[in-house]
Amino acid sequence: MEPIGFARHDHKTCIADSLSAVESLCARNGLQFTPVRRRVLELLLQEHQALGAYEILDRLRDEGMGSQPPVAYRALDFLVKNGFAHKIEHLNAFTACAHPGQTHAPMFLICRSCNAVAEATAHVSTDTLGKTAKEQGFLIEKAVIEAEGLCPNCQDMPE
Amino acid sequence: MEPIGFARHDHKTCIADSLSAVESLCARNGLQFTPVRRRVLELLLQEHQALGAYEILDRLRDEGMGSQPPVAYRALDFLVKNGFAHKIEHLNAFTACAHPGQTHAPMFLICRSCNAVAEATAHVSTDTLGKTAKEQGFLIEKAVIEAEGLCPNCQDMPE
DNA sequence: CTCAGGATGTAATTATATAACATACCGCAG
DNA sequence: CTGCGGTATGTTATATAATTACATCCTGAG
Repeated sequence: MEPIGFARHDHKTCIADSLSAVESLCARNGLQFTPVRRRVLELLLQEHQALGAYEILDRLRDEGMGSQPPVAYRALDFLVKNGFAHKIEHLNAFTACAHPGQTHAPMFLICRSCNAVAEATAHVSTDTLGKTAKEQGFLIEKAVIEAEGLCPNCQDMPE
Repeated sequence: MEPIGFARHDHKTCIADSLSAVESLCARNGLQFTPVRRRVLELLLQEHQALGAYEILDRLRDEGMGSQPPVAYRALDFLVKNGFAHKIEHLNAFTACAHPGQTHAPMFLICRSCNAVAEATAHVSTDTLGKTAKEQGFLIEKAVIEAEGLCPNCQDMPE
């Protein structure tokens, strides 16, 4: 469960692998991996970058797959609910999950210059968040952990 | 710099203390703590709970202090920029800062039942977030750390 | 067949946030 | 005191994000 990070990698394979993983997960769990849902996931996988619901909707419309907001939001809800994608709250945008099928507390590093998004796994229970929650008797159900800044590639740029 | 948390405390004093702290900080730093800005901070302090921009705007309007969105957003921007308040991204809402004046990476525990919000200080650099960023050469400029769940008081409730 | 559930199509609306421009206030240089 | 520059506020309009509500379609169990 390595973070994909900002390193180069074989992106074709990366997309294909994720898709087939999700496909078999759906089959196993009786979930319908319909054309719209599949296409939205493909769009998210194509860039390691967050896409807004309306950007996705625009592309769907171009391809004749539905033109109203609920089409995009429903597909995104499906993907998020089942752990195939995540919402980046700070951007009101969505990104494909790097580790579909594995329950995990995701954590994101978001480059404000190139908009790349890297996903890694947080250790909620041992981090300050978990410790504080424990101290206070707070029961964590969901954690949002997002960092904005500059990725290695963009730190070198003049601007 | 203790988290205020979900414990009982003397809320009158808590409000007054925060207000006077912000007041003197503004004086010292040449910032204008105008009536609207002060009132918005008071509204946020009144509840240890996040308020949406439009809820704040409604109250301002009731009090005759401006009725258009920019009035609320500008005051909130001022408070957030100077560290007197924070935005809870997960809720698109705002809350008063528990430690005004001290630079810190805030962390929030949000009760989904009673909507109380507790603020604590994260140790970004030593948590998984900071470690991962370091490993990947990512430069963190801002971190959003928010946990949603049930506060001690609400865990006992049947529903 | 038929009907119950899930999925999609579509129109309208609500919620959140910003852009753009006009006006008012305030300290200070002349 | 006057006029100027900067900051804050007022106001209109608009952009962006998300949801509600309802109609339609498809599929599989009875």
